[in-house]
Formats: sequence, structure tokens, C-alpha cells
Amino acid sequence: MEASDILKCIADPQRLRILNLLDAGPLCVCHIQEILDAPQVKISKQLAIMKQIGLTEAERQGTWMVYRLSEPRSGLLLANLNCLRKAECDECNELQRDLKARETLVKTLSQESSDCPEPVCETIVCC
Amino acid sequence: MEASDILKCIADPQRLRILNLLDAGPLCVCHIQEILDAPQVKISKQLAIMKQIGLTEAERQGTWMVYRLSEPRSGLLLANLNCLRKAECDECNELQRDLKARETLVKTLSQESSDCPEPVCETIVCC
DNA sequence: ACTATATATACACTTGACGGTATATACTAA
DNA sequence: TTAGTATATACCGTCAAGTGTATATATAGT
Repeated sequence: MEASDILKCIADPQRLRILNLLDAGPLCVCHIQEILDAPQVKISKQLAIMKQIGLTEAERQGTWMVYRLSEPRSGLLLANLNCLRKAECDECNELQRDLKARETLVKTLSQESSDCPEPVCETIVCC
Repeated sequence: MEASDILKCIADPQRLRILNLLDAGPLCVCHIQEILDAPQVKISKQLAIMKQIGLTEAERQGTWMVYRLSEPRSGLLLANLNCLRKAECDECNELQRDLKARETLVKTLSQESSDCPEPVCETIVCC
């Protein structure tokens, strides 16, 4: 994991949003897609990029692919997330909104538990 | 200063090296050029990019242009520098080497003080 | 005014990232 | 086997970013 590769990932607003979400817990592609309101192919490509440099990893659950941050988590990534979550700027507010959207989505999923792969739900004690 | 603009600056290894140097004190273009062993035009362009988004600012001293980090310094930048200076990777070691090279260069300049614009030398109490 | 030094900019070129469409793959259920 | 859902990949066009060469600008010294 080269530092500049990680930084390039973080420097893309959409990838940053995804990493911010995954830091809160694993998610499958379709849910990221829903929160970011972006086409599936875009999310899938971004995840592939991040998986390739080792920032994330994926595990299949039936038809779902559940993505999570690889352990140990990159210090650079955490440092940036911490900094951005505290800060006051458009992008930072968006990160906060995304986290809230994730909460809401996951709560909804917990009611129709068939739509929620275990690793995702475990993180919020629902299914 | 958009967060992603700053991150894009940091994500480029050469710009990161420049920012790392400037964090230790102001420098003029030719000295950055010497430490990074890169052509003048490249350094000049990189500095222009960083100046444009407000990360750095420049002040003319005779024929020299002395660059420094704008105040207040970007929290994102500082967070990344702190993280990278502690870490153990090729790029991180290079940042350390650059800082040492800066020390050496500035000490040399202090002996032939004509080659050293004041704002640079002030930071190391030489001229 | 002329020369030298330091720096910036204009231009052309190349490369790489990104977006979209279509299609392939993996899995599930009937 | 067929159909449906979730995800990945291939292909292609476009556009931004980086590189190098040449040139322009700003200043200082003579």
C-alpha cells in the first residue's frame, strides 16, 4: 500500500464518501449505491480500485458482495476521516449526512431482514 | 479551499514533498528545485497549482520568489504530514530525507549568505 | 542599455482517469 | 433450465493532468 495510492483514493470525493461509509461498518454495493445515489457501475469500479490497493476487501454473501475496510485500517485514511469529520465544509457536511443516511437505511433493512446480509446487519444489531 | 483540492495536492508525491519542505519553513523555488532534483518548470508549475487553491503564498525578494504555507495552515495538510512522518514507507522516508537535505542546504547557504534570501535564512537563524 | 539570474507562462503532446453502454459472471429461486 | 437479482468487466469516447521545449517576465548588476 503506497501512501500516494491511498491519498489518490481519498482525494476523489466519491471514493472518500465510500470509505467514510465503510469506516462505520461493512456495506454491500447496492446500499452504497443507494446512499450515494450513483449508478452501480461507478460504485463497482471505485470499489475495485480501492480493493486493488488493499484499502478494502470483499466477501460474497449470496448475490451480495459485502465490502469492508481491510484490517489494519490505514492510518492515513483514519487521520483524514477524523480531520474531515470535524471540519466545516461542504464535503465534510456531506460525509455526516452520508453516515446518517446509512443509519436510516440500515434501520429500514432491519425491518425487512431478507434484504440485509448478515455482516451488514450485525454491525447494527438488527437481523 | 475545497477539501478535495487540498487532498489532490497532497496526493501527488512531488507536491507532497514540496509541502513537507515548506512546513519546515519558507523556501525559494531554486532551493526546492535543488532538494527535489527536478526541473525548474515542474516545480514552478506545482507551486502555481498550490498557490491557486490557497495552500501556499509567495513573496518576491529580488529575483527570488519565496514560497511559504499560507496561514492558517490547512488542518488536512498538517494531519497528513504528521501521519506520514511517523509512518514507515518509502515515501515517508523520502520526506525525512528531504527535511535533512533542507537543513544541510540552508546551512551551506548561511555561509555564502548572498545566496540566501532573508525569509529563508531567518527561519534557521543564519544570515 | 546589456547581461545574467530566477521564475513564470504558452504551447503542443501524451497519458491516464472517468463516464456511459453494453455485456458477462455469480448466485438464487422456481 | 429459466428467470431474476447483484455485481463485475470490456470497450470506447472524452477530458483533465502531467511533461518538455521554448519563450516571456521580473529583477539586479555593470
